[in-house]
Amino acid sequence: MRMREPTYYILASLQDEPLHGYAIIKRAGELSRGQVRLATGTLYAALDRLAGEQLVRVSDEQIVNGRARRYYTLTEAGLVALREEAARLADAARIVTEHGPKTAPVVRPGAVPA
Amino acid sequence: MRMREPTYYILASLQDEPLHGYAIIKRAGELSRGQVRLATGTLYAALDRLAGEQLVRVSDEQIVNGRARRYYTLTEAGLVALREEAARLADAARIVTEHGPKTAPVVRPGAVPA
DNA sequence: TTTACATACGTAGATCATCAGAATATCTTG
DNA sequence: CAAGATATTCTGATGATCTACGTATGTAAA
Repeated sequence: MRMREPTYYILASLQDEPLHGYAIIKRAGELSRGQVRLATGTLYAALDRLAGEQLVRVSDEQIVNGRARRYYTLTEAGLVALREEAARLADAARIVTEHGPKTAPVVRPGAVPA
Repeated sequence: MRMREPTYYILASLQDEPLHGYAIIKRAGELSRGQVRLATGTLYAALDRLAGEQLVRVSDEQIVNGRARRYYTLTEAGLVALREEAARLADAARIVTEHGPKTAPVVRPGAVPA
């Protein structure tokens, strides 16, 4: 997890298609089933940072109602970083989810759960 | 990921048995196959914090060579928090690892790229 | 029609976990 | 005997995130 949760979800939100900031917030909410609520302060700061790191790129910039609307695209490097992070997360999850209790409380077939 | 990587690995290190600080550093290294190197500053600060949050507890305190050696145990609450976090990590990983390529940008055979 | 919410971007200030590194001290290994 | 492992503690810095604003328009409800 060199990457923090908000950053990870920002990149994950861009897997399918370029999105603008506000759409990323909504997409992250969907992807996490409401768990992740990106604060705008977090989002725009992160997008600037990620653009600097070349993990995302501004793919389009429109002017809507006199205001910029920037679409962000995941770069190749961004996709690689995202997948590496996903692998790290899966590894981290596994050491707990696949943790065998040290002295096997063997559940025999047909056993009734407590 | 309300929990950061070092914190997660600290709790995960205590799944099997109580360990003292330095042993946690080594165990986290093992569990992550060398990926996670806990800095001592991170570790001891985190242990204090986690003890305050009742996710770990000092289970034994020895004096070895005139220096305290404290063994930390995962509490029930700590185990619950660890497993919840593992589930979150697994969910997060899944949205990337099980990501189907977006609805077929169908390139017909012989099509000329834009 | 006024209220309120959704859309949309941006900034400022604060928090806090983490990182880097040093200090201290003993024991073991080359 | 020097180096590295063992073991804890503290200090200072970094930096991603959070809270909370500010701006502006469109739209649906009261």
